[in-house]
Amino acid sequence: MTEDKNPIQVAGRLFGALEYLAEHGESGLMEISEHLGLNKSTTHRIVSSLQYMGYVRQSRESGRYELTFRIVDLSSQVMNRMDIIGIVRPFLRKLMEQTGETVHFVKREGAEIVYIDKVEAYQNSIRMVSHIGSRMPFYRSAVGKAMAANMTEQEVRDLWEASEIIRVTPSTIVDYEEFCRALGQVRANGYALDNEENETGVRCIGASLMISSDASEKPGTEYAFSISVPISRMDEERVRELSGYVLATKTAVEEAFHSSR
Amino acid sequence: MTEDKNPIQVAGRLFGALEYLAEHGESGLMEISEHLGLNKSTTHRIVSSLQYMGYVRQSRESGRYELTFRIVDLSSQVMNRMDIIGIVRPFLRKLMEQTGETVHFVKREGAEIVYIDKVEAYQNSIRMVSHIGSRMPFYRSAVGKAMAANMTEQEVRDLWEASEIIRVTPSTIVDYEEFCRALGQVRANGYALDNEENETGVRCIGASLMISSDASEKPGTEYAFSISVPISRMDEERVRELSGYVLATKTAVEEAFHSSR
DNA sequence: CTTATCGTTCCACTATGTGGAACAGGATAT
DNA sequence: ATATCCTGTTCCACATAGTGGAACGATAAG
Repeated sequence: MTEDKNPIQVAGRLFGALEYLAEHGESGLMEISEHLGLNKSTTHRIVSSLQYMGYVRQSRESGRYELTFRIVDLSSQVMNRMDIIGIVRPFLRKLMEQTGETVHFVKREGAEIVYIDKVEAYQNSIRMVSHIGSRMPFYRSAVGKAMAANMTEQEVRDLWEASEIIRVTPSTIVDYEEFCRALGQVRANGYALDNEENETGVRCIGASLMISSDASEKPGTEYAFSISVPISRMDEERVRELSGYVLATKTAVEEAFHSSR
Repeated sequence: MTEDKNPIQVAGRLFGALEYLAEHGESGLMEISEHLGLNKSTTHRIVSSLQYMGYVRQSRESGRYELTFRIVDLSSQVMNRMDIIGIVRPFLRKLMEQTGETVHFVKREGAEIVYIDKVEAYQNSIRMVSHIGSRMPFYRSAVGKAMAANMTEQEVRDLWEASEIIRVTPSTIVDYEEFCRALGQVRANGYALDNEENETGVRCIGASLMISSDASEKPGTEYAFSISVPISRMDEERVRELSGYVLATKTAVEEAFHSSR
């Protein structure tokens, strides 16, 4: 683990400011300056540069800075390139309608998974774009386990070691042996479970998708989906009922995908 | 119009590479290098820096570069901060259900408008995030005219002069006098029309929203919404019918917003 | 009125980014 | 199999481009 440096110093500072503004919203110069550990003057130049390029704007009277929608535009371009979302979405929507629960669609990115789509259950009025783009480790999500179950022992080991294992709930799996045993269960069932391992009060059922957009990735380790259900609505019997829908969705998507190639 | 320079040279290059990758997807180093007009070596350092920060990843075998979802994550954070979307969404959804047509929600940003939300008509299976974040000039959109109608003559003039007026369809308004006359119509009707002025075959009905999240902005010039309808489904009679729903939505949103403050 | 705080500008210094050149690995052509 | 062309990658001397201290102006707070 050699601690490489950023090949361009200012780059780290520019994106540091960008990320700070994304997280905290409208902010003062000193606030950003302090957070980056930089001189007021240096920070000002950095923010001015972002403003010059149209990523940041300054409130006329308060003098505070905030992000424009330029970054949202870039994000949209990236999302529009993901044709797979449009293909899979109708199936996920159907799953949501069958179960009445929220459905997530994720993609592997290194040792993490990224939410790339979401079909919200009707009763919740949260908007769809909410979590999209956010990341999560493999080891404590149903989708992660579903994908890991298709990997070789070596690949699983690498993944485990690349992750920072943190116990975020009492049920989080923090032992490698136990994780491997859980993967065995996944292989036997065809679907993966997350029993409040990531968030207390939420159980998930996930399945991998044997599809690949890129020949370099091994099928079954690139995309996965899951339904998230509050514990109150998810006893053992409902797990059995819902897992049926999940497995049906898995095969439907895989068939549709392969016939369209 | 003084041609200022970017206070940080590399910043322009970093974001130039980022934008290129967003637009073109997976690209080779030489391709980016040529587009930026930079030395191979310089480009390599720039892309490596983006990779170091997690915004870019390199395909293991092809050696080509592409964006990660990091940028989508930032975008999500920005969108989640826009509480207004969650407040307005239910009304726009209702409007879509009443009319069966696609509804857009936009925000002013300088001399342009930005799409910040969209409720797609059921028959279309395009996904929601599609255009979000993309920009459009004021002068040739229903939403832009709806907002401009609430501005002073001076403000309208400034807006017109800040825009690059381009005739994109035979109906595009490219004359300032004519634009002002159109605004008069908007004030009389309470809603704005776009008769294929931006895209041939598409008519829009838009209305401004007298709400403001920021005291610095004048109400009625910050947010607006519209419905977009193919010309085949939009004769004069249907305009009258749909404009009723649009106006009803406008007042409903404004009431809900003011009572929630 | 005084004091504190924030955003902005200036400028001398040198750390930092630059790009030519040389290298390494594949793919394609000969 | 060998040569020729592409890639992407590393190295390094040079000077350009970014740095941050200090001083300024404007606004808000005491």
